[in-house]
Amino acid sequence: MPPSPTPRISRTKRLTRSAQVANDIKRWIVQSHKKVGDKLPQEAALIQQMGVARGTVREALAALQAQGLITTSTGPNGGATLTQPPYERCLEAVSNFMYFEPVDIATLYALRRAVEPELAANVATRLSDADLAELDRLIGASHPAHGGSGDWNERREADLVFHDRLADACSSPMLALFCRLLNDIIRRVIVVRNAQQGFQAFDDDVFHSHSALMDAFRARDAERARAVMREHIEQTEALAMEAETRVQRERLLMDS
Amino acid sequence: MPPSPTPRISRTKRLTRSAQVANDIKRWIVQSHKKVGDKLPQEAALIQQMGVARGTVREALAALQAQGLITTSTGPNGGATLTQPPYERCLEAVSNFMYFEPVDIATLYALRRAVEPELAANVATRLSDADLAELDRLIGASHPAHGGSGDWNERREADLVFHDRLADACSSPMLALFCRLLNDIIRRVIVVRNAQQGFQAFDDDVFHSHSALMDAFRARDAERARAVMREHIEQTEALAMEAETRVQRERLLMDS
DNA sequence: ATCAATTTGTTCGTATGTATC
DNA sequence: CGATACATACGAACAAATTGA
Repeated sequence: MPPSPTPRISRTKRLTRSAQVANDIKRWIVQSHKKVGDKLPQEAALIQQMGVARGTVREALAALQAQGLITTSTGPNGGATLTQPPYERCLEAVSNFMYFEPVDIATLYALRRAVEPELAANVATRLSDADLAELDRLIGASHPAHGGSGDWNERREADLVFHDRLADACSSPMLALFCRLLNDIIRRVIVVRNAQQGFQAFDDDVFHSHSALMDAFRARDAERARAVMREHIEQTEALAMEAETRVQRERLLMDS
Repeated sequence: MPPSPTPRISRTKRLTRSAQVANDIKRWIVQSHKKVGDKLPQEAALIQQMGVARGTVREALAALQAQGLITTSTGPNGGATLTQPPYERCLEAVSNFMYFEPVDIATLYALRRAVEPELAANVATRLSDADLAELDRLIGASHPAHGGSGDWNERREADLVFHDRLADACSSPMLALFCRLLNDIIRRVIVVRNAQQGFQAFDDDVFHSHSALMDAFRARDAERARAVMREHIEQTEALAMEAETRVQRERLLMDS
């Protein structure tokens, strides 16, 4: 019998007990100023403190785990530990959201054209020597004449990883998040046909643009990096629109 | 006894049984080309098909429900129904992701400066007369001399809702998603002090810029709308940086 | 390195509430 | 009203994983 300990009216929406427990735990996290790595009370303690059954507590913890806020471990001194929610949770949420929505290539690239120059300007003064070396390696891997794979899709992947690495170096988590989301949506959704025949223009453009970007990065010139990136995305956009592309929505829901 | 119907080795990463069931259901959704409104098999059928316990199936369905992919209803012919995942799931995921990350106002506005002009250009040729009327109403509500509230926070909210309405009219779900996410993060995170004293410059700027936007919208001039919006965000950004603002991260975790 | 204690993970059973037809 | 079928909550037992003596 759920005795409803707080006789709230709650005529609009009834919150389940596990959801209440989950919110209480969240509130406890905020008010206790808990940080990543701190441990939550164990199941037994939560059962006592909240006065609910074990299944209810576990359901609440499962909700927090599904949001990526905690991980749990077994054994003595085990239990739930606060963690930084992984990027994959955001990607999953956005992928689910977009699955039933129409996706078109033009606006995806329009968005890239808006945010990627900002990313280039952000990282221009922040890239370490190791970062620059890794980017150089990826540039090579994206062109067949400079050590890249013979498979067009693998070269395309190296191109996208180049942009992912820039996002990794970004000082703004939100800007990095948007750029990575765009990269992954493009990765999952866009399929380019006729990849083999006569598409070396794509390889050449990527190689040339990325190399120009590296020059701006090494000069620590944020504004030049921004301009080069804008031009790069515009060219890529034009080539993508010109090629026979199609949207493959199915992959959005998978790989969770 | 877990009979493990598919004797997969899975040495790399052990997935919980409920997660496997959730993925199997997702795969079934994709392969069956299910659309919003279609019904999933009932619990009893899933228990039989998957060969797992009731609790496991319920946990898997709870995961899909947490992702907003299904809603469940009771009664005869009840069960799980496919739904369009709500925007709130994306906001929740991004909010959780950002909670432990540093948030600064400058880069949030830099992002707005990148995407909002794109939004303005997108909707310029799409706004209906009803949309334009609603936007006019919100412009009035955002200025104390044109019917707006005396409370500074309420006027600020009208300003943000104006931008939300533009996102609602956007033809690109991804662009709309980014703009709404930015609006909500700004809504939750940024607190402006000294709101009462001498900040009519903010009201005036918003009123003037939004009005200029409406002119461009009525003229169906996408490029002018883009330019006006860019200038608007830049001015707002400058005013926000000038004011005594601070970041209140706590609200990111709450209101789930 | 083995073994025992601890803690979470999984499954089952049961009862009751609740919405739908 | 009443039958159906899901929703929620509790309790118990056992399995699995981890830690530490």
